Amino acid sequence: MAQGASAVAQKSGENLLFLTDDQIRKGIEAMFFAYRGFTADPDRILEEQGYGRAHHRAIHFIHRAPGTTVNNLLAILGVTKQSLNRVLRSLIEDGLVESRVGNRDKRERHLFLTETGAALEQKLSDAQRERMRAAYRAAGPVAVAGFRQVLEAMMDPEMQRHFNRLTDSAR
Amino acid sequence: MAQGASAVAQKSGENLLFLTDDQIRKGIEAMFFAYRGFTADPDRILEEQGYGRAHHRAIHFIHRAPGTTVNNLLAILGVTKQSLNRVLRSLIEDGLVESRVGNRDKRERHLFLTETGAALEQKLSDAQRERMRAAYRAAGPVAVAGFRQVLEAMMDPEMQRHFNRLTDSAR
DNA sequence: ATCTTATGTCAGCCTTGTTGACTTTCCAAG
DNA sequence: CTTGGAAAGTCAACAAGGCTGACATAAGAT
Repeated sequence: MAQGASAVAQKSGENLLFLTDDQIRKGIEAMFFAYRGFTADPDRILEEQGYGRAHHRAIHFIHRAPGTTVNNLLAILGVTKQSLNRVLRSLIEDGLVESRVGNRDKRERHLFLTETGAALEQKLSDAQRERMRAAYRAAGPVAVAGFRQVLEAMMDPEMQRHFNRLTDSAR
Repeated sequence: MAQGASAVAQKSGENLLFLTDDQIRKGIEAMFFAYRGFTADPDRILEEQGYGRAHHRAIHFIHRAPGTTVNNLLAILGVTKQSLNRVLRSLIEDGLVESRVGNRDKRERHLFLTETGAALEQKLSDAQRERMRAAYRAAGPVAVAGFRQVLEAMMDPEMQRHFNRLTDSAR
């Protein structure tokens, strides 16, 4: 099983050396190390404010989809409502997020960032984007296109749906 | 600050549209969703065995660098010795990892996977590689090269050092 | 002999995930 | 109009896996 990729590479006329276990292992380790860098800068800012990564995620997606319901956010974040609720409660208490009762369906709560919340979102995403932009610039447009392709192919189908729904609604 | 990329794109003659805030945000969200997929399959296996992601990381890097010391593992994983120790202790108790006192320096402990440990490592990395290989195959070799380039550029320099040290010592 | 390093361990704390049980609100189907 | 069920919130309890601080031990280095 572990040597499956090598067998494939042998059988094919194409150059499938990029599918060897070794190449794939490098990709796995790259993901591990890169994700640490990916979260490092926001993490530092969050710590100053007494928040964690969970708060960042909530803030990010509320910013991206203002007025989203709690249920929708749950589906995107993939956590339990109890986990999300704890985070949302503190954000609402601290005046970073506003929760408005739905018009059509008054059971639903629609979530929005307040000015303060938007300011923190800005600060966090500025930090994260700066590293990302440096990486993009260093790697170049072709590499970036490949980067995105591989990441999309790596997602669970349901997450891919959420991803596309978000990017389709880009301004 | 947030509009910096747009300004850059305007100023330059090159096509720097891939550096816009919008493109970078998509990359950020792709990282988030992809990382979930990246860990999903091993997580399922680990749960069956009563382990977590921390155990997977330890097992992975002990497999990759057999005989590594605790200190080296700490540097790679970027956690405290107390955190790592808790994980290592359970792996040693369960007979997945062996800790041998160093020859040259008897303060050091060199870590190795037992047969049982290697078997779990195999199972975990098979699962993770399968998804990765599917993503690689779907995206193609050029995309994969770009994927790796961007990830490397995203790492903290120290992590990049660890990453390269590992991949240089590939068999 | 003393300093430093590598490791291990105890205690305690925090964040963030989980389950389970229960309530409130309120839309919608009967 | 009643009732079933969905959406949301809350409480309690727990676990994993981070963290700090303090301390012990062994052993290399000075």
